[in-house]
Amino acid sequence: MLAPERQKFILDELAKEGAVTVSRLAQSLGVTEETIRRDLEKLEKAEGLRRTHGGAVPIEGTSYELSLEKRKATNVEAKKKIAEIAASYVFSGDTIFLDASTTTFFMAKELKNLKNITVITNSLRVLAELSSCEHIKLISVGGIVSANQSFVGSLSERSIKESFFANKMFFSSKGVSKEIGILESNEQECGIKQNMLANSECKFFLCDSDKIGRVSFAKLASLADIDYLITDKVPDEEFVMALKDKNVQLITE
Amino acid sequence: MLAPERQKFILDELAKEGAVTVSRLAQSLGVTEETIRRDLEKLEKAEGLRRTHGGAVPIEGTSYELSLEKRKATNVEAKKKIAEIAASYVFSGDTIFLDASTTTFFMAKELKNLKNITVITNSLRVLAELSSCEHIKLISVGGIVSANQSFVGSLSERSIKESFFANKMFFSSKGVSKEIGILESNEQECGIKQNMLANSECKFFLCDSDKIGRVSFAKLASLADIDYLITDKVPDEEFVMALKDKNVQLITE
DNA sequence: ATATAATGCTTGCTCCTGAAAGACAAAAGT
DNA sequence: ACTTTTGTCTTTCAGGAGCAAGCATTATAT
Repeated sequence: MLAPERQKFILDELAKEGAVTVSRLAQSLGVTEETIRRDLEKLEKAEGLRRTHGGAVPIEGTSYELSLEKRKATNVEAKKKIAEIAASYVFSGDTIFLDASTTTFFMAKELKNLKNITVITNSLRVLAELSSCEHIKLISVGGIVSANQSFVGSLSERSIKESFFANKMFFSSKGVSKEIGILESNEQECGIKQNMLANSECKFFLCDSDKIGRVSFAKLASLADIDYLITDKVPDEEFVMALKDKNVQLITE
Repeated sequence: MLAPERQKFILDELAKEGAVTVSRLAQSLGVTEETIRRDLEKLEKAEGLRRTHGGAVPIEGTSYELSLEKRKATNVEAKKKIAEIAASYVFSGDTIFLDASTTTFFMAKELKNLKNITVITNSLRVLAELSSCEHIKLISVGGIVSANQSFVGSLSERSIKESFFANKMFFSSKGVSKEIGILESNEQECGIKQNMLANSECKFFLCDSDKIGRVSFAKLASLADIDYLITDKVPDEEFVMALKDKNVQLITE
């Protein structure tokens, strides 16, 4: 592999992941860490990135793609952790819904090595992530592509309602409160998720701790509608009680 | 093999793979590395590529996306030219179908700067390419994701048939013959394209010269069904006559 | 047949990569 | 707060792969 190829790969990885480590790059590219460091050195000089201990991060304020990612990328570590936990609840033979959220995108990465599963999604990013996996049956709802990189609109909703059923659903939202339930700020996404909920047996709500207690304007579902809530740390006691009361199982590990 | 042939091969390979090495080229072309280096030198002067140690990579800004997924595309230069011509037939206000082919993917890149157009496609790669364009209304058919990075299956066909209509359609196929018409090797893609054809007013068939005379097993449409055939160079006279006979307008520039 | 261009070959040189050793920084234990 | 430990970084060097240049050879054209 040629040096510029490698460097391009590094920039790609950086844009995709938000950060890269020397050791991981060395492993994925099959060269020594010294070579990676030299590449990073060059790229830093060319203003392509900023080096850090152990790896590199993007230059501040670069590609809009990144800023878009970054905007959504609050609480990334928590989301990755939740995604990992959620993925461990997917087994061979499952048919699952994934909505269009950052957390389910991370989850898709974790699912890549599973075999004999069917994934139905309205997320362009999940599709792109899983489309190369031969052993995963991947189904997309159609519809209008939103700014959110997802398919929305009446066609999407209708196709879910009429054509797709899953035994598990994994989704996220803007917020959740113990009084109101699960809240969303985007009506279109809300419609999609409601249709998915209606057609799935077992519902997993992926909710990083920042979102607990946060209220948004549209109600997506009530707590009683879901079966599991996966989050990154144990919420306050009142919230835990509310979950127990609504028969929602809390998963934090 | 003549020098210009070799150089065309090199550019093709470059576009296909994202990078080329001197040693591999020398082997595939059956010449020494010196000859390859001289070719690369010329091509670099002509701004066709950038040389590096051990090989060459594309000029910055071109086909960056290709390095991500290796494709088996052939005749890349011709396809890009055809894509460019095709894009010049799209105007503000149009609603167009794009199928899932390499040529329409290149075409999508050319469409990025247009405003007020609606694109309906079953190609994941076209979607990914255009999803960041705020000023393009982008619609996806749903369905099963095929190995071809496209949506296929009955759901796709039904959603096209029932929900989508366009004033122009741009598509490609595996081959075309003056006796039989337009041929496809993939039944699923074939079904999608036929449904798109049925729901569009003006049909543009994008056909690089390699495909003329090539026969495949499934008939997609007859020549009389299309309105325009866009290709990279004027075909042989018999084929041109056949087009004229079927009232198909030939576009080569 | 001769001139011109293209290709192949050889030589010395350059650049890239990987390995090793020491410097440095961050994290953890005392 | 200090030291230890661990991991990362820089520097240096050597081997090897790739390269430019000049010349010999072959192909092509006039």
